[in-house]
Amino acid sequence: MRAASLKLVSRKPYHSAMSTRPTRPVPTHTPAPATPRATIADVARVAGVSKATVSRVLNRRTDLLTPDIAARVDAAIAALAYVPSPMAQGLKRGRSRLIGLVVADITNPYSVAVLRGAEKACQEAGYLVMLFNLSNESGREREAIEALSSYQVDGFILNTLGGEARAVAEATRHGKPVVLVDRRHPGMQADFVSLDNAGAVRLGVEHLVDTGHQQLLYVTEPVAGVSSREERNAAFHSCVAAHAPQVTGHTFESTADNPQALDAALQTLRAQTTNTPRPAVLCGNAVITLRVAAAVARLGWLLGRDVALIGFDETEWAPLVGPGLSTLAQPTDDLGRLAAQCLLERLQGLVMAPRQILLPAELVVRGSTRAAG
Amino acid sequence: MRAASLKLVSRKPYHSAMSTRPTRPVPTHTPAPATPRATIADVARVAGVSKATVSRVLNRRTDLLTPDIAARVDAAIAALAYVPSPMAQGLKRGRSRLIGLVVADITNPYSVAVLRGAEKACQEAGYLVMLFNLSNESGREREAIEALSSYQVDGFILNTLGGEARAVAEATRHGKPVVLVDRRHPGMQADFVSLDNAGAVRLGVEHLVDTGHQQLLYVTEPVAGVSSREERNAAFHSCVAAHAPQVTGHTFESTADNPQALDAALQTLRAQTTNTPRPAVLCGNAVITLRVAAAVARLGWLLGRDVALIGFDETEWAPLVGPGLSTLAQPTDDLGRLAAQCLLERLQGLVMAPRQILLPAELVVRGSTRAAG
DNA sequence: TTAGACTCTGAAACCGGTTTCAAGAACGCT
DNA sequence: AGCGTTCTTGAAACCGGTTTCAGAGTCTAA
Repeated sequence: MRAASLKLVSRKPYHSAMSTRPTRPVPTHTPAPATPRATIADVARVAGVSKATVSRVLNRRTDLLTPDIAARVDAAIAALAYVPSPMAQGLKRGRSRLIGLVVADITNPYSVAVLRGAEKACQEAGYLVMLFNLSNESGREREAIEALSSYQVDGFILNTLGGEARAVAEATRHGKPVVLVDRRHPGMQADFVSLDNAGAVRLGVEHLVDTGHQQLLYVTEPVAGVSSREERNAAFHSCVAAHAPQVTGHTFESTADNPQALDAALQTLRAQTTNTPRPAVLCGNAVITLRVAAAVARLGWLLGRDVALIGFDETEWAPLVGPGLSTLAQPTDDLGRLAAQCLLERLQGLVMAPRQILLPAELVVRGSTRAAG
Repeated sequence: MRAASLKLVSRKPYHSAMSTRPTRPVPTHTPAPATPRATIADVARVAGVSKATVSRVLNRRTDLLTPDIAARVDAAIAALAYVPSPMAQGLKRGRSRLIGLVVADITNPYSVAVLRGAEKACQEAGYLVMLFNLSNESGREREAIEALSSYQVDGFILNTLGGEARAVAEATRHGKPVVLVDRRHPGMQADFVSLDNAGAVRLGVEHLVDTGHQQLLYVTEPVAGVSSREERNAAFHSCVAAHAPQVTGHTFESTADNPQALDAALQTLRAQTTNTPRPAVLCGNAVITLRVAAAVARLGWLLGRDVALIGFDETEWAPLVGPGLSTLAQPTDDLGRLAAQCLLERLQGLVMAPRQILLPAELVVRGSTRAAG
């Protein structure tokens, strides 16, 4: 209460001796009053019963108990504001009511949306989420799974990079259920929840063709063995082939460190389409959508006039850029929720062969593809 | 030593009446091979030493140990791929190497950015993050803190709604350190990490005034006792007052369910500014930025021509909308990282009075405010 | 009245670690 | 050789719960 009045604004951008090196800071005498948490033994003592009895009350085995005793225990629990320790419970039971969630890149809105849906479903079922963000570093998959599994999480939801298959297989080794999101791992005994990539791409290509576009470019992050990227790319070419020879399509792999290459690819595309109505670009994911939109702005092009564009993933800003950006919307929230539900079902003891759940994308048409011709 | 040879895996998965609804799914025979995790006792047996010795090796007290024994234990650990259980460790030590992170709304990019920075710093220090998302339901603050604290988290990072102060005070009751992010709680003994709200708003207002704008509108979510909103709103009016009477400013509170009111407010603003160069709008946060940008699009206005606009929070799409959107960029990543570092310092035993760390915003000038006149 | 069945409760073992404490070995010293 | 130190190690208690198992009561039937 007292200290609240002093207001110090650290001008120095905060010097920390924190990380890695254990620089022993002055361990002053701790001033905290620190009420320690009540334990089951405290409750037992206050209620005048044994720990076993308290445990039975906690676990709703009241059918075995005298109402009088149960009431006394309940009163003691309330009086002490006792909450059982899930760690201690987990130690004996082998279950922790914890779910490990590995996310490829928390910067990616897709990952966040999945996270959101999954966290919500877990919370509703009384599970808490332990989060591990890979920051796109595929080498850390094993590390993530080991860290999580050391905490005895009851199950995993993995939105991994797909780099190291064995690291992921590790997760199942102790018999913990696993749900894969977005990225497939061939030999894995695990449920799989994802967008129907082929269907989504088909939706986009058909829309472009229907609106009169014939020169298509598919821009993607390096396909490099990532299952979802492979599926989308393959679907693109198979759809284009279905409309050959009028319609042609190419793939361009874009990397973050070389935006000029993307500009050049777009200019080449446009140069080749003197006779046909207009070039069209389909993006492979949200990151690419942003990158292409930026490139279009750099080139001074107008969406829908100089180039048609379909973005992957519906973003809040899609309606705001130029005449509006057409998108293939993923039901991200549902994906996360379903992933969690799959896992929770298995945690309840349900046993069945690994499932695949594919959700459809929805095409949201806006100005960037509307005015064909 | 004798009993160690028989290895019994409990087939029956222990029926608990635990979870809300006991939907008894068919508990088919589990097909998983399920290698149980090695325990410290296993390591001890393989190495031919006692549990205590293994524990000493784990805790790097090798100075107390014969090199020969230490080597044997290390070999056993490697052979069994043994990883100690933090739950069991936490039970005895009272520390869990877990950090509880409460986030007001994971849909909000600000929350996510903080989450990202904090998660990274925690990970680097060997802590794992337990996440609780409030989904903007302020009633759940207490629930969140209780759930997290029952898992014996070592500390809290709270980006709460600020609704129920007592619920937050609960977090400190057991002597666990707490860091508040973005939302202040008056009487709390806790570190506080936030944007320098007053400085940020001043930066925005001065820029608008410098570029010749005199009729200013500040759009915010309902201020309603939320500390950061109050600070920003107060700073707005105090900055405007410093330029009175040439410059005038009003506040408009926008709610999600009534976008028409925002449209009307903008039109009123513009109607009042026949004589002055151009009306200008300053947004109170990222959600508002989006809402105002959408309203401007609905009205058919062009940013920078019909209205000047400064968004709060730098977003990836700010350069793409119209002539580019000027923004007040928060160092969100740093905020999360600093919050985690504050906490980690205290976890190392450092004791000091609660700090306030305020980080400056950066003004990013783009087309929406550039062409004054 | 007593045997048997059934109900309710508590003592103690257990989960997987850490930590205390004491025993035993090795060593130095007179 | 005898004694006191120091060093290394293991047995056992402990953390906070759950679960087994056995014992104490109660009730019914012979």
